[in-house]
Amino acid sequence: MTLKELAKALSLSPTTVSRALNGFPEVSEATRKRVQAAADAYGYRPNMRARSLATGRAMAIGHVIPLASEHEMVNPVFADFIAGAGEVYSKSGYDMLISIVPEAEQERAYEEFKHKASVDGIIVHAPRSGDQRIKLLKAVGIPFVVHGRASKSDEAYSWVDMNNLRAFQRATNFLLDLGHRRIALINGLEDMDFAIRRRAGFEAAHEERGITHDESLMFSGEMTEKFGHDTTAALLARPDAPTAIITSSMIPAIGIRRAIREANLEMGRDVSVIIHDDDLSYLPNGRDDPIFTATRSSVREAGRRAATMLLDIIANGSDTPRTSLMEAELLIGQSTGPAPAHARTTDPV
Amino acid sequence: MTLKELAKALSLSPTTVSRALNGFPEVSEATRKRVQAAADAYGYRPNMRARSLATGRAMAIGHVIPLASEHEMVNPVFADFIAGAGEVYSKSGYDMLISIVPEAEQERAYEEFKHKASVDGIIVHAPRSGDQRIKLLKAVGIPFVVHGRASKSDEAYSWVDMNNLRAFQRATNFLLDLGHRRIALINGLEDMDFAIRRRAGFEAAHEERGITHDESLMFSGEMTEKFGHDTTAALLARPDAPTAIITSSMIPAIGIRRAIREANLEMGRDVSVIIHDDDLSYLPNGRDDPIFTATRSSVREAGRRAATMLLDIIANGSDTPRTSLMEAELLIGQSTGPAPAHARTTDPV
DNA sequence: CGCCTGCTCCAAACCGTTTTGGATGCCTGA
DNA sequence: TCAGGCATCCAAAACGGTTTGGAGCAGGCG
Repeated sequence: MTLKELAKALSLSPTTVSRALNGFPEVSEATRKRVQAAADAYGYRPNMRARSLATGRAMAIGHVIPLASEHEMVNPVFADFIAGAGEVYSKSGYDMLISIVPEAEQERAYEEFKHKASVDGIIVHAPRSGDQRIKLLKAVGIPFVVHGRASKSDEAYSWVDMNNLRAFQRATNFLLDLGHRRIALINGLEDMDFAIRRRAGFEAAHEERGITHDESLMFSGEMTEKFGHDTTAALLARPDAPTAIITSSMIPAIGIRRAIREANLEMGRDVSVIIHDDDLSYLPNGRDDPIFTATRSSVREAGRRAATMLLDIIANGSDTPRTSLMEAELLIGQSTGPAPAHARTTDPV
Repeated sequence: MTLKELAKALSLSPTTVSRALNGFPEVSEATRKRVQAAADAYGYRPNMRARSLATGRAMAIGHVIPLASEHEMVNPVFADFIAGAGEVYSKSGYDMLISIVPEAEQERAYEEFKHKASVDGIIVHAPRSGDQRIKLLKAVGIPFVVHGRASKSDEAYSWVDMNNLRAFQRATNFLLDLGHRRIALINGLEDMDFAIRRRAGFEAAHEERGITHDESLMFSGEMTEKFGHDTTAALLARPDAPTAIITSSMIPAIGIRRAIREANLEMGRDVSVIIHDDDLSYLPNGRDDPIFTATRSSVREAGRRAATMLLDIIANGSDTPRTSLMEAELLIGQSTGPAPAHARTTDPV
């Protein structure tokens, strides 16, 4: 059933039917109702491609998610972020177009999106420190919102981000308050912007109190269970083992917990662990009593916000870049406790 | 730069330019080269919406992934499945359209896909036992491939699935061979087709040997870490605790491991654990020496196969439904071992 | 009465491609 | 010489909507 057929069935012109269905004022309320009723009866749905061609709006948002070519790793937070964004899109009648593109072909992907006119806007995932994509997208001239920030970029652009620095600063302070002095950081890959900021927060907390942080306690790698486990196992074998560990996500934390148990130590008593929890739906940290003490910020909520922001930019034009900084909450779980006495005494506070 | 402009710049008709670019024989090799060169120089890319409208093909595949409304759970395997499918699409110039739809609105989503003409085919995720979507999609008349199967459906349709029954049968047999007689099954939600088949495999292995399986050792729930942990903790507290556990995924297995440790038992010695491993990129079980003994089947590979199959159906018409059954490999890790002696002696073999 | 305004509606152009159905000119063979 | 065939190109009609620029008609006002 096309609009023309519907018009013929109603003995009306396509113009009138189109206006009636799209709520323009130039059509009487009586005929509008008649048209609407007929449309419902016939189950008429406008062909999006035709409409897009006529209006110039694609009614779709593109997500290009980078595939780190070496390890073929798909970032586990994408699923939840996209679920959040998807909620918003479907409420506004937008579609979500996803391309999974190897790091090297990203540029081409954005230009194709633009030229093929298949999307009205783009969400940029996983920005690196001096990400060149932002410059590219500005040049291409397509509305976009970045999930995260690109530290070294001097361009102005719209973003939604979690306050990574503040979260890790608070987490570190929490441990310092508990008397811990040797704290390890098991961070994500530090070419990612978020990892850089987290490290900065970790260092800032130390500096605030004039405590020098030990560079040999800071690690960066892909956030797998194995990375958490192996790093922790090595740490605990050292004579100067840390009494606390901060890590970037639930997944390495599981490995950390395993290594602690294997060393016959108890998490929360012998070694404190604090994580950042993206509140992933399939890896819950426990709502009521969290397993891990954690800084929590829902990545799904970030998806909602980024989508809302982008749709708003598309609708109202982007006079000036918008930004949204989400604060993480600190949840006290069972994985942290005061620094063991022996550690405190041997430490020159 | 539109095709018309390009044609004008070349002093050719749009027809000729279109034919030249699309490799039709009615254009001389000389002009074809000239057109191609100009297209490259101007960076011309055809507008997909216009092309779609003219050809009737959307060059896009729809994935509608159900959102279990109650818990807002996003199945963690989607990310990897979609990564696999995405690889195939981008090679063939297809886009991937994703809608995340609450269980209740699935029907509407499919019909919209069809009527809005925004996709050429659909991948159906997470089929339930008597899934009504298959009938619906056949009625709508849109090519589709199911990831998994719908057990009770008598319709014929195309699918890609892992041999869930066989995998769990083998896993169970492996444990039975090791002397285990009380084996627990910590399964996914048993309205999902895959969970039903896994249970069937578990039961079949027992029946083969005339061993009655204890219904009180079989559990079904959402596959979270907590579910694995709590179920195992309760099991191990029983006087007739099982000596082995089979579970559906890496995530509950992590909880199982935690509960075993908390009971001061050792995994692989006191309690054997065997999992199904979807080979998720962000939750690797270890390539060379797996942590868990596991039946492994890459869900990313399943994504590739489903996408390839669907594109083939779209291109060559679906005379008869295609199917592809993937066998899981059994990898021996550190989480299994012979049944403890005390268990073996008390058990009437 | 004539003119203007406002309310409804419509014919036709347009969006950027593909595709149909020729048109043109050249070459070949009878 | 002329019909027929072939190679090459093009004008115009799709595809299914939206949008522009009126047209027709009624009522209000001077």
